[in-house]
Amino acid sequence: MVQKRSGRPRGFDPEMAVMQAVEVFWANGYEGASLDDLTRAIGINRPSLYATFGDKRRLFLAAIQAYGQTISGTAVDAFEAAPTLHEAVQIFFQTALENATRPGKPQGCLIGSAAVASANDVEGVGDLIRQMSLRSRAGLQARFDQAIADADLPPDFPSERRAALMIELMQGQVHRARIGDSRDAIAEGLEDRVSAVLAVQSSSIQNSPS
Amino acid sequence: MVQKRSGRPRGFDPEMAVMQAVEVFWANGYEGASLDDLTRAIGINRPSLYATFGDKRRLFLAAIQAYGQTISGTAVDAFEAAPTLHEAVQIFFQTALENATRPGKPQGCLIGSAAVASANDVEGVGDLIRQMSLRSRAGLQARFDQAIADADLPPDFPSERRAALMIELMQGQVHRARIGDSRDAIAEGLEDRVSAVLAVQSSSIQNSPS
DNA sequence: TGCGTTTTGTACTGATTGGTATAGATAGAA
DNA sequence: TTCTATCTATACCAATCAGTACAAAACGCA
Repeated sequence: MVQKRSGRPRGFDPEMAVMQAVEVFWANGYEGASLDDLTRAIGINRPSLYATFGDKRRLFLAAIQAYGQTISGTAVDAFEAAPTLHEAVQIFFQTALENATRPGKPQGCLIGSAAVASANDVEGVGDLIRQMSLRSRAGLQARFDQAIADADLPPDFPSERRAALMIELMQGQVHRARIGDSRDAIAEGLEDRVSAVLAVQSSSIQNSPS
Repeated sequence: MVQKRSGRPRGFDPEMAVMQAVEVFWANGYEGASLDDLTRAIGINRPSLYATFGDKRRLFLAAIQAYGQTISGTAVDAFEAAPTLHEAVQIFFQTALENATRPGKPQGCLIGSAAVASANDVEGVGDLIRQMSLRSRAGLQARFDQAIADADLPPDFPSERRAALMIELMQGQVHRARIGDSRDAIAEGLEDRVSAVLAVQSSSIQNSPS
């Protein structure tokens, strides 16, 4: 039930405003995104932004959360929806790659570039992305653990390590996207990444000198 | 042969100055590092900085290069110096991890956070880190190719893909370091990373539903 | 000592930054 | 209509930003 308040109604949608802010922060980083950039992209003036979001810092935090739910979250969602574990890991990397290399959008990942760079400078950013990362990791690990219980993975499968590895590999992908590698070039490594996550035996080669 | 110029001698070492700048940019990013921060950390005044480095942007580019040579380059150096391929891959990840989690230093990687975030805003940064990344990749790949020639790796070993994967995994490590994961926690995944790089057979598990 | 040259320290510039005061505009409620 | 509450638009603020003018200082050289 939405309480209808009296007074002049807001002339914009706060959720859409945050998504516009996401793009600006994503492309330019926190300090690189000025309030002029933000208000111009959103299409509102400063007082509206301040009345709705508090200040630039809190808008940034809102943008990080919105990015996590609507963009980077799609990779985890696809992972959880996939029928088989192998497909799940595959679709996870594929979705993350598509998000990081979408034409017309900033390349890479808002969290992997902007948020991480300003984690020391902007209060709350470090805690927020730490918590988001842990939750993603836990989601991945849960399915691994379920697969172990279902005997789809061996009992000694290191689910926690592999969940962490999966996030690492995903961040490696988006790093390449950010520095300009093409979607196709990055996609060439997809099977290697999937194999790394699901490998069940130490398959490294002989330790002979090279 | 160093030409001894007349005039007042410079009161600081430009190389040490750049390394101080590295730490400031590393911790705070490009836009997050003000000239006051930089000159305070270096211990010089603005005109000295401008006379020596041109402007903030060129100091940043110099810092990125210095970081690549003196810090992130140590991982590639250790890789090339190791006696066996397996040890080489291992020491590469280990060195990169130590660099990214050194006590008293900024966590993570200057390139992985600061440079990547400002690649769109600061002219020359994108090109520079692209070129540095390609050179690192080529160095790794060269040893893989040599190992193939020496029959230490099978002839169909995908050296280019694995060199790229190695950089991705390294960036995944430093991402975790940046968001606060401890050195020990990240080190738990070391063998998984080494195995992923050197895996010679498709060792993914069965594609049964989970 | 005096001259030319280069660096250093102080103080400054115009521009831009994040943030706000204030007045007008637009809605529901009386 | 009138009152009150909320939002919007313009214009503004102090602070900070990157970059520089200028004079004093410290060298080599004569």
